[in-house]
Amino acid sequence: MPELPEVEVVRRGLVEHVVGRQIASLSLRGARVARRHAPGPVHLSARLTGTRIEAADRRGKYLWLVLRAAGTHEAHPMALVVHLGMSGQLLVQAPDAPDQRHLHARFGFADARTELRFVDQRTFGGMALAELVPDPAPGPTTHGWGIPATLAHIAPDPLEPAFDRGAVVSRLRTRHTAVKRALLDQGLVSGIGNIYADEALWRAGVHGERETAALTSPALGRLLDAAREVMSEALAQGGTSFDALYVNVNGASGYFDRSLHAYGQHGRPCPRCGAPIRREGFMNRSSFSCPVCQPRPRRSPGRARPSRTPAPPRAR
DNA sequence: CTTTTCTCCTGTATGC
DNA sequence: TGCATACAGGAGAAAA
Repeated sequence: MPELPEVEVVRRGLVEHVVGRQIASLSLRGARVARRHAPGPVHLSARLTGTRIEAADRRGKYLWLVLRAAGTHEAHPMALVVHLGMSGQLLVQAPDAPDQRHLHARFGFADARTELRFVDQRTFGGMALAELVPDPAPGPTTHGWGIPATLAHIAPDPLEPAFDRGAVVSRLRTRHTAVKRALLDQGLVSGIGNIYADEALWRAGVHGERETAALTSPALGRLLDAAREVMSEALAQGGTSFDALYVNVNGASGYFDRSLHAYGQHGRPCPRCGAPIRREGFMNRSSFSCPVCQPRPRRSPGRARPSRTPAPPRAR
């Protein structure tokens, strides 16, 4: 379940193994992996063939390769946007390595050394071409090549300079929804998935069903800080992994799972107070929290929220 | 406009 | 053993 730290590990692997190389071929197995590429898989393969990989960049859980027609400096670069979904892997492999069971795409290179493969069991991942446009986020950016136009709705993540903590807190204050929903909204702050949302909420001592607008600005700021810290620490340890589904670009699993305090720890003692971690259903998935450190709100936001003044019947 | 629900997919685990 | 069911869950579309 790759979230920001895991995707960043993959990006670094791409920088090491494929940036600077020229794509000689792209073969796609089936149409699903390129379903977000409107012109279709044949077009995608044709456009990538002969391009040089100039860079590998990331915002939140989205990765992209900056590509340019080889041997030219005039042609404006384009981006191949890749999302790993739940189970996507990018593997650097020997060209004669046997096909993986869920192999969807294979990049061959002009140097014919190794190849890059996209393997994805649950097929929520995919790739598509996009134009690069200037980063719309104000302030400093590390995205020197620009941002794929199709990612304009994705907010900066907490680990990039363009992340504006105060602005995110202000937007959160206007939201009438559960705070965990807001953390998972990639248009507010990107990179956070179910795992790091639970870890950040545990660290901040906040129950995910608390209403976002009912939390104070300092509390929301602390929650964002907790999210940034937990993802930063995970990245330092190589990303989180629970099973063999998540593998970094070299094929080695991440190993942050031993450091989780709440997610997946149902029944185990809270590392802070010793109370057994509880598991609750929320948004059709599981949430893990400490019943003592993270007390439930009296009422959950959402449909149970007391309605504002009902619209009076319109006189006529 | 905001917020919530549905849908896509397949391997693994569990229950009867 | 076989079959049904639940679960994992990111994100965009659709609905409310």
